[in-house]
Amino acid sequence: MSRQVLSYQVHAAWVSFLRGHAALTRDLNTQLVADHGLTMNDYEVLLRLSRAPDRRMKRIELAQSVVLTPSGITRLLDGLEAEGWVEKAGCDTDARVTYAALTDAGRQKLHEAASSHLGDIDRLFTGHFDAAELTTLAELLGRLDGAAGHSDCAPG
Amino acid sequence: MSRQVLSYQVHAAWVSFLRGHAALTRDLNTQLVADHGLTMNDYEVLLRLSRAPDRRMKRIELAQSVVLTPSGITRLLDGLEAEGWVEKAGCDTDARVTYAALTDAGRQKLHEAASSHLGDIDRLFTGHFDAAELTTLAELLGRLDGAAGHSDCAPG
DNA sequence: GAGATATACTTGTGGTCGCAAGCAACTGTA
DNA sequence: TACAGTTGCTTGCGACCACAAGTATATCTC
Repeated sequence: MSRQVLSYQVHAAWVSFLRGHAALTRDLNTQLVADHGLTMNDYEVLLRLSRAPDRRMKRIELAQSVVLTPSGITRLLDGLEAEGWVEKAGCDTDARVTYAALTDAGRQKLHEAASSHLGDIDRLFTGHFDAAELTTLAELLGRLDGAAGHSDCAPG
Repeated sequence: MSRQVLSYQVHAAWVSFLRGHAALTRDLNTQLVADHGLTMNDYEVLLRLSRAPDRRMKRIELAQSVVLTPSGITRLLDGLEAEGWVEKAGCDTDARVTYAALTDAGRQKLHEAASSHLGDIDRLFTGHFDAAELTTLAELLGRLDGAAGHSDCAPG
């Protein structure tokens, strides 16, 4: 069967994936922390919240959307809350759930960070790929995601 | 200019990249640790060494090849040395450099871990991509690498 | 050959995050 | 209502890794 035939290609792709991620991530994260005091995950969380209805999400859905564990999200949000960029909000119909809500200060922070961070990302990618390749890449990599996740207060 | 046009695609690709990496890495790493007590980086280091001439590399070249800092490699190799899978070796012509050399036990350990780990990788990829797509993916992602790095004792 | 600079490596410190365990609240069954 | 199981969230702990600083060796310049 084709399992063994694929293996070599799979592994080559995987190693490139790992290396590329490590290199890009380190650069981008360093830059973002230096320029704005935000982790890449901080940034992504602010971004998700800014796009969510009412700019708020259940913590657990937030965790899934950025691929963190529940404990990871707690710690991350601790930081954002301490800075006043995010605040907690309860859920009327289910006392277990807590929403993370983007504050105005958080929106502004995101806005400040966005252009330079997007510029950094752009700079690292643009040299390597043209528009068609980027589309291909986005499509292929998109299949690795699992969760999209909506955000509603419905209990369950 | 095209900068702004690309930005959206770039960011979409980048986010998929981040999510995909986080999801795959967490799974594969958990599996590898559970099955063999090896980190993914441990595994990659053993693999690099096994392919290097004389099965040894300068620590610094090793660090570059797996995208770790010098301190990261020191700590990682500490662990592998403690297990007896890797040992240090001096360099005749440059007293600053230390080689990391794969031991026989290390070769064997790598061998043991290889098939199940490759199987894990394969399983996570094969469902998402066909052979042609894997080739495309490997080619595109390969451009993100920077270092290949040879390994010789020449000072400088 | 003396001093400045660069390179290879290690160690102290701190940040991020996963896992395991725990608590509180919800749901389902009887 | 009572009890078991599930779900959302937090906390203790440990692993991994980057940065900064320090040591030892090598190279370059005069």
